[in-house]
Amino acid sequence: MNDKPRYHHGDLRNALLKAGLDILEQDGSSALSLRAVAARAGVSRSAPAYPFGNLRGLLTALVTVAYTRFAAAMADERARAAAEPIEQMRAAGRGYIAFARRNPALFRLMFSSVQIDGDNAELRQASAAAYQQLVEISGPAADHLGASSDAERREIAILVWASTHGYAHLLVDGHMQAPDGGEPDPPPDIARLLFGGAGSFTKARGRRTGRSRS
Amino acid sequence: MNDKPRYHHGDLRNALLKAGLDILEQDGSSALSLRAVAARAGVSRSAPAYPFGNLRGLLTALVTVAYTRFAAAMADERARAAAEPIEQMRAAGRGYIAFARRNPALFRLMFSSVQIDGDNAELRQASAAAYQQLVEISGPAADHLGASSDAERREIAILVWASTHGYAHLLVDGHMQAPDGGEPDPPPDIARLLFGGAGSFTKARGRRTGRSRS
DNA sequence: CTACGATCTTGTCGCCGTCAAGATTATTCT
DNA sequence: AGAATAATCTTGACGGCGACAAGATCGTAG
Repeated sequence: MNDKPRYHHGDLRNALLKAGLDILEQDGSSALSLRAVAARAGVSRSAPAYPFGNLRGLLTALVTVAYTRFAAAMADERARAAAEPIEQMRAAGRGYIAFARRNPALFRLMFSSVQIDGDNAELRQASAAAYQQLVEISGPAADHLGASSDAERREIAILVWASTHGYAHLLVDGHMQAPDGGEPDPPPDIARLLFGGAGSFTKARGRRTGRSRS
Repeated sequence: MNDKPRYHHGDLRNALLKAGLDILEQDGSSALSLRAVAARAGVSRSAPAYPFGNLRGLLTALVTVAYTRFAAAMADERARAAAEPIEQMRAAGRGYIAFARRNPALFRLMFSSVQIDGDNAELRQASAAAYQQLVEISGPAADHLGASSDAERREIAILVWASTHGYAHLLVDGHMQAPDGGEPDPPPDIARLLFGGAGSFTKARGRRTGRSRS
């Protein structure tokens, strides 16, 4: 830790990214500015322009970091879950939502498309790596749920992705909170709803009663 | 149309709201500012402070307008659909997504929670009116899909809401586009996936092959 | 017709992003 | 080694922004 303020910082880019993530976490996105990031990193006010070009570049880089953490959150949950496709899908969903809850400002920034350069190469790579997990998981899970064509697999994948994303978004924006401020509703268990299992409404519809067994 | 610029505008609030909606539609949210709205309405730069207080107040009022249009979009589709619960649910989903596609900037603003005053009374009323439609629809639809308890009804309602919202969000943010820029994937048909029907994968799982047949 | 309150404007301030120019340090070339 | 050159960061300056205070104009009640 050589904190001596020298003219040449040496690791300016990482220092600014860390400052940005700290500001997002502590003070929220409204406090995130090039100047604030620079001040927090202890450099001059327009130092961020050098590695990032402009605000858009900084935000894009922050989102790139976010996607790798996002992928790690899903991978963590998956590693702690059973190997069956359904359990892997549930675990990825838990990771998805856990990341959003732990990093609400960062999560929102990831999907604030206007401010981000979606064509950035590193961002595309990071986000592709994250969504690759969903692709890997949803295929076998869809098969387990009875899909029998690529179109069906794709439709189920979109359902899983959209509902998880939508739930996380609504949760982070406070739309999932009961008016009395209690615990929010849990995310819907798509596997159980689609497949049927103990406690689901399968019986009422005369389906087979195979258990999905969380 | 009396366009005479007088000192007292007379309908400043509505003029500013209209200007704000126009700017959002034509130039996007990055061009939306108190000063830009004022200029577009032909009034002095800090005139918006009078009816709205501050930027937050203006955005909250815009989102309130958006919610009433949002509710109207869902009601429109519902009015043109059959009365059965499943078709009503599908129609509301179409309206939800159609509104998002037609008003992407406004849709994003509706869910940019940081900038909006969620406690505002008029906003709460407008958003409650919109979501009331989802509540009305999802209960009977869930029953049709076989739900047999309030918990199941609630879970299905959340699934429908979250997946529709997530799909609309991903669509608006460009995450639903194929890399080749073709048509995006259509939203998943939850009713068919949950219930089974012609063209679904019911048979592959040995379910009964009854069509949902709205 | 006058006094008062409602409605809008102007003046000012600090923060912001961005660009241009300069200062400082590292690296390469001879 | 020493000089030229490139890389890296700072300082200066500008216009746009939101916010606040003070002022100007207008409707209206008495």
